[in-house]
Amino acid sequence: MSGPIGFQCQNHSVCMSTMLAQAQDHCTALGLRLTPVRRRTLEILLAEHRALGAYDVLKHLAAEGLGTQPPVAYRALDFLVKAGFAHKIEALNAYTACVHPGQDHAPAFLICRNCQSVAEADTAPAKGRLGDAARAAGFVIERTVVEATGLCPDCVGEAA
Amino acid sequence: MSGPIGFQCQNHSVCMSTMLAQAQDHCTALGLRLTPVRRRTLEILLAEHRALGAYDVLKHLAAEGLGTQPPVAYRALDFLVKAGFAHKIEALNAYTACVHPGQDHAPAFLICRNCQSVAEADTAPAKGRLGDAARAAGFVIERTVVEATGLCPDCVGEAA
DNA sequence: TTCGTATTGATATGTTATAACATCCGGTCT
DNA sequence: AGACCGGATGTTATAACATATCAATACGAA
Repeated sequence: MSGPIGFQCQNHSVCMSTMLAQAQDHCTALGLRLTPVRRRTLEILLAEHRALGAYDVLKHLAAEGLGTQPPVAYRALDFLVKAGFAHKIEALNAYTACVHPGQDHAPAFLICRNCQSVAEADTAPAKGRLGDAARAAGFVIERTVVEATGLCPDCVGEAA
Repeated sequence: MSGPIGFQCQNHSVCMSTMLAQAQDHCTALGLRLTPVRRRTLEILLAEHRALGAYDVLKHLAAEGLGTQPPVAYRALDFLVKAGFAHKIEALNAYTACVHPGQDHAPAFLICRNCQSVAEADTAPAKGRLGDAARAAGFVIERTVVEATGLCPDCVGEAA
């Protein structure tokens, strides 16, 4: 669906339906329920290659009569994150669809500060020097957040 | 204030006064002003080896008559972050004193989910695989956030 | 002193996130 | 069918985090 690390995907509607199907299969396999709100929330995230705030998602949902109150969006987003279909971008307090759901992975993000696009790389930070430092200290890592902010290829070009 | 790697400092009052002196020198050298609110805010952060929310800081400041409104705390924290004396922990929406101010560095944090202590490591993530991936994609990294959540040595022990 | 800028004071508001509790819906056990 | 149970939703309220704006003041440079 995309280049080396996820900026640009050539065929977005294919990418979306593939992801949705994968999510559906995964839920079926694990006995999870991809309810209308959850499914639509995932579609909303997939429709953009960027991070959306919970209230942005809520606006979309509200426009379609799927719920008007914050918990609606947060519950759906929490479900998607727990199920591995989406990630929270801490630096933005926003959410983005996962580009390879199902797999247990430690994602790293490249976030464009100009166009808000988000690319998901898959480096394993806990394996590098940070992991060494943690082990040396006796610290047990459970979760890592790796987020790089900067300019994506398109926006670097524009700036020139 | 305990255990290895940046968790500990054996002598906290020395550590605090050292840091404060460094901050003062750095400000003097650069023509920045370490005003009472800013200085006190730094002291408050240094007094704990953990991250404090802006409103936690504000409570301390308010108790000492240094300001009661949110902007007071946010301005002081922004100043400290910009000057390199503190960092924002994105995963917690909270702030912590920098353990080696002045130096330009790309910090990485180990955050205990049990006791909220924070250790600052100094790995350079943009130099590793993430940096390679970014370069390959044409993405220009300007800032990185690396935060690992888990259990610190003390709390790993307690859990057992 | 005068000017310009950084800082502070103060009010209001915007944004993100969760607590708490009622209700509904789908499955299962008897 | 009826009783029950658990997950999902609906709804209200509020907690927690953050900034815009504008007036007043302090500070250093010219």
